[in-house]
Amino acid sequence: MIQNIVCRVCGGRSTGFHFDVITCESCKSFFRRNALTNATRFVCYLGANCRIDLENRNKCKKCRLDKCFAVGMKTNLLYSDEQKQLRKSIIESNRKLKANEMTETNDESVSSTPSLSLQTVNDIIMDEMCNHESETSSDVSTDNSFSDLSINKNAYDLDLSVIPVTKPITDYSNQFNELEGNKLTELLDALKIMIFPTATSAENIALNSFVNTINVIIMAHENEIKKIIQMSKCLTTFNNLCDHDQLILIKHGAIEISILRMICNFNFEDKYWSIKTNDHNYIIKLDFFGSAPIVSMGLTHYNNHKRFLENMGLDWDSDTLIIDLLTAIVLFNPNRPQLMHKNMIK
Amino acid sequence: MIQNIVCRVCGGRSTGFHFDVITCESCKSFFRRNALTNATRFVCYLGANCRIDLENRNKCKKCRLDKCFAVGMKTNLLYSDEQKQLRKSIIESNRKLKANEMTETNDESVSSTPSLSLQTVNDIIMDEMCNHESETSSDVSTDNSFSDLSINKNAYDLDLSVIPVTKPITDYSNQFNELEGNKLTELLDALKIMIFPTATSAENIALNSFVNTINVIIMAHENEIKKIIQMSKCLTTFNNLCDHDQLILIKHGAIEISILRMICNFNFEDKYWSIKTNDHNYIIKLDFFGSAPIVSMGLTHYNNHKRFLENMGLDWDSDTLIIDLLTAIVLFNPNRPQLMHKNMIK
DNA sequence: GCGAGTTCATCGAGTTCA
DNA sequence: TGAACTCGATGAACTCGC
Ligand SMILES: [Zn+2]
Ligand SMILES: [Zn+2]
Ligand SMILES: [Zn+2]
Ligand SMILES: [Zn+2]
Repeated sequence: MIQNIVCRVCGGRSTGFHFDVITCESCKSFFRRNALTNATRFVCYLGANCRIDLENRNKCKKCRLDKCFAVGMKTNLLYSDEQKQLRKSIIESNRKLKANEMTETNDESVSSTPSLSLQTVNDIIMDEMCNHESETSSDVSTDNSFSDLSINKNAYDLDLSVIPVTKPITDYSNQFNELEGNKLTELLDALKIMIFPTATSAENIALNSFVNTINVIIMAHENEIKKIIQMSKCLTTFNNLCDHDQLILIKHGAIEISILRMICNFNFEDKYWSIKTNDHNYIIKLDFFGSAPIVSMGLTHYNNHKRFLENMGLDWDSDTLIIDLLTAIVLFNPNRPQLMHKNMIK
Repeated sequence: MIQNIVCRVCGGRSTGFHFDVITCESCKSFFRRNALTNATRFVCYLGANCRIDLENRNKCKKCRLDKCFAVGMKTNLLYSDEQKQLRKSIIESNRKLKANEMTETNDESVSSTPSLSLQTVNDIIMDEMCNHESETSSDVSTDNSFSDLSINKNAYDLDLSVIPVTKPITDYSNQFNELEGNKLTELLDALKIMIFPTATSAENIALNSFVNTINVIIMAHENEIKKIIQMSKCLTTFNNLCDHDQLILIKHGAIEISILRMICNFNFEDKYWSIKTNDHNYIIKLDFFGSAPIVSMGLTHYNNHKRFLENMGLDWDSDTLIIDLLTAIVLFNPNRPQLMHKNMIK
């Protein structure tokens, strides 16, 4: 019908429904700009009865706006300031994410373990959160001394107990039997996926807004978790687990590993992480986590993690092997709750 | 066509439509100046039939104005005095807005407290962060037992010490001398700016993604901080401070106050904040801050703040006066670092 | 794809000043 | 007087989450 083509306000060419009425672009913009702020301010100097058509729609704002309402345009479909603001920051977040997804693109995807394909990593994080909330059952907090000591403290403990063992075997060749050796080789190959890009000539970006900083951090962890999933799938030992156990291990381990491995990007001298993407190095200072907005989010692990970093700084002469082994140990933590088959690795 | 390039009045070079007719700049100005005021005053001494062209358009005003009307120029497109006035004030207020929100370039021109114009609140937050980083000088952490006990714990301490004093004066009228009474009235008036919208019929939104939740929190604090700045500027006590001290107080106090006042939106039964905007209630559970992604950001204040909330839940029978007074106390904290004139308030 | 918002070149009012 | 401005309003052509 002609009604579907013509603006119900001015008779111009319509471009679909706008605020619940078929209108043209200009009447849409006009309504968005004036419906809330100027509804009462316009005055008609011609008897409040002006005909509104393509030619004279701009002659009398009062009558144009009146006609907008008369044909049924609705102000409740306008975004509030808060909604605009929120939408803006969501778009901002997505921008950051996409900018960094360019690296991926590999892997034929599809196939196996649909439970681990995990659509967006966002959802993993959310899952993890929800899981954490339901602390009624015997789970993370109680099982694993998580509630007070935190992931980071936990990693710290692991670190101390493990280093004496791993240090002597830097020439990992024949101290294990053949099966173990193969698995170790496989592990180290798989972990190559996770190698951080080395220092590039990319420009350093000092993050200058709180929101941006948070987004970069989230983005970095999300990307890291994707890589962890990818890496895990390369391990036969991991693939041999049932789907359920794989999911459990990933869900509980991914974020911890991600945090752990961030140490590779930590500059111990000047105390900052350098998050490398294709074309930028984002600088995130350790102090960021001591700033007021973060304080407002509560939580008790800043100091523990700081201490962990300091200790690691001493022991860890950039030997990625240690980190790689810690990664595996965290991943295959047999104490994860709800694990069906508790099989030990290595 | 030539008609689109040539002034319909004098044949000069046109610059588009003016008062509904394609004319040159000079005929436009001529019409604006004379159409209303001099329409009847001009007289032609040459038969009222002068040819109007580029050369002789100034020879006879009467005939020029007549031609203007003849080609269709319309006086109703001239602004009335009222419209001019309106336009002026709109431009004026836009100027003020821009001066207040413009990026950097602070100071110069404008006038009063340019340092508090504070472009975007985002930057304030970042400033706050940066300031917090430079912990080398005697500042927040050491000055105020912030580093371990946190802002929130601090507020908690304040709370305990203050309530006994403030409780008895709920009828704040004549326990102070007049000056103090005036200041208190002024304070409470200013704080009205900060009243949270009361429960509306707006729909409740349960946030379903981590990023969205963070964004809502940031948005809420940003808006709150804007209001705090606005509120502070209404206080003569605050305005009497030098610009530098005003800035310091705001920088250190704004976020703390924002966090503090969030308690007004806290549901103590079900343990969630309800962030109200014009048309939505965003629900943020206390547990959110105990979730893994937040854990990954470190920091040691979740439990303290939780405890603070629990204690306040007991004492605070929704008496906003207490919160209001705490707001002032936090704002005028004399222990802020780098404060030039340490003057006590109240 | 739809329908929110966003962007930006352009228009046409008034304003300034030599 | 008129050339050269300022600036809000407009609307075609976008972006982007859902
Ligand atoms: Zn229309
Ligand atoms: Zn009208
Ligand atoms: Zn002319
Ligand atoms: Zn004449």
